[in-house]
Amino acid sequence: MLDLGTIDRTVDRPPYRQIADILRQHIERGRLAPGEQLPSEAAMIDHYGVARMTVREAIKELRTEGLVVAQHGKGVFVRSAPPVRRLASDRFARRHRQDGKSAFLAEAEAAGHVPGVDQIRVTNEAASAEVAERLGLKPRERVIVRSRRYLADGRPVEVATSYIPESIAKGTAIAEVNTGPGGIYARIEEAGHELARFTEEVSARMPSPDERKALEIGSGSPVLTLVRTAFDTKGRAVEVCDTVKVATSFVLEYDVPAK
Amino acid sequence: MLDLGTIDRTVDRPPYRQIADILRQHIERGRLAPGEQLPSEAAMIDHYGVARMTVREAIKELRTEGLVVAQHGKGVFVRSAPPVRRLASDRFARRHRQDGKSAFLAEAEAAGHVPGVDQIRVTNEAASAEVAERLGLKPRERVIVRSRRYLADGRPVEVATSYIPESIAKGTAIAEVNTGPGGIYARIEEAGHELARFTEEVSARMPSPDERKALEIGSGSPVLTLVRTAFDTKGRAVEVCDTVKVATSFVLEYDVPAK
DNA sequence: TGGTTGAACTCCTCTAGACGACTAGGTACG
DNA sequence: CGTACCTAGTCGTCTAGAGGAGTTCAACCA
Repeated sequence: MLDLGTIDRTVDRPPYRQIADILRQHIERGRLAPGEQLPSEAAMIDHYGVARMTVREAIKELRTEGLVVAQHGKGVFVRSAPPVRRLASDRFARRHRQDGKSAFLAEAEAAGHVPGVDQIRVTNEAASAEVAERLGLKPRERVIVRSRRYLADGRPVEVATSYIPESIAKGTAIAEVNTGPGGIYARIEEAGHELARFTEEVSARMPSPDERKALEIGSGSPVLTLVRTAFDTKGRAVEVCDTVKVATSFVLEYDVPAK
Repeated sequence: MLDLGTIDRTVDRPPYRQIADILRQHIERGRLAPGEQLPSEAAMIDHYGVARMTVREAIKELRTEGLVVAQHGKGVFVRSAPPVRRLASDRFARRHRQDGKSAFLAEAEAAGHVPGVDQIRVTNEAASAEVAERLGLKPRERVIVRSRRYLADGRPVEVATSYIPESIAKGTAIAEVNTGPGGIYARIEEAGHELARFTEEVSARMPSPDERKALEIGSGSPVLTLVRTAFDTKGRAVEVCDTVKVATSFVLEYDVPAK
């Protein structure tokens, strides 16, 4: 049985924080394992002799830290760590495309996950100021916008939106829902734009409500944002891809020369 | 005057969420500017005709989203976006060291910030399993551990801990609090280890209570974690640096060849 | 002038209780 | 046997109120 300890009313730290501290320790030290259920609110009310809201404040703290998730009608459970996936910086290298797989598919399969893609939407829009800037286009020039959601083992792990200049996509399968073997990078190269390099801009923040829904995460989980720009051998930007990933599911690896 | 709207008791969405939605919109559309004060709890209680806890739930929601910060005795304010700093992947290139500045100092000054370092602690410890693994050491071999906190314009922005094999640091200023011009990388190269490349592993998560305190952020702000390993021209790992950054203050830039 | 006090305002924490909604398991009925 | 219902247990939301503590500023006093 779990040792819930006691709270000390004389000390400076408020009771709800003390309770959160106790539970947090149990989780961090593994005495409350991932997936395991926390004591119910009622049990903690009895044990600590506090009001309902006090216990709920403690649980809320752990929820915003992303340590636990509450399930209405069932209980509060220690978050089960999703599989962490390491993304190497060469994941877009041409050799990974040669057997006809897109980067995500190849990488996820190699890591032993069942990959999936859904919610694919393809539109033709006027470029926003930021996208035009990154692609070196005139404002309002038209771009193909491809957005989709990626799944690993059936769980959503990232949503991504790509922007490709219409001038490059014209006459290719890029504007189709199904882009064919090797994905859009294969099509871009077939269109005569040999890929030379990418730049990636990485940041992190809390998700918007829309992103929370798409990624099926609670408000305590941050997201990694990654904006990748692909350049061809002539130095022209041929694609911008804006990706939002569930932060706890990824480690991004980069190799940097010291020069 | 701000239009606080009204809540609709007949609709499915609970009042505290409706209030949060209204405030969130005001913030996102700029009608509540960064640094501006939200209506007080009492004002919102009157306006919406709800109980205290309902208003507080709404504010709590915005706090965990990192949109606002509460100041005891003063009010709740829209979070003023901290200056975002872009870190280029070549920030450790040798040329940035040649005028005797460490990477952080040079980069922050170039970006127009007043850099600072404090809480420097230097110890000599047995390597943990993970550090030994990364440095290619035998378990329990000794390493110099350097931890410090970096400030920009007086505000803490990152904490970092470096691990250098004692065999490399011996006889250098690396084990001193003041490492001299160019920082530890200059000392490592002087010791005969010319730096060839780095690997960086980037991830994001919510901060621990300790990190929250050191970085002076609330529980709604995620952190970026960056583990950098430096290799010399012989392929030997000469340093591991574990960095925790305030996520909203940074954009990391990487350049990736397509190969 | 300069320091202190006090009031008014802010958010922080806690109490005690109510009703609602979701889940799971047992039971009674068809 | 299978379905429908009931019930106990869970978390979700709201109310109404209390005392505490940090901040600000004006009024007061020495």
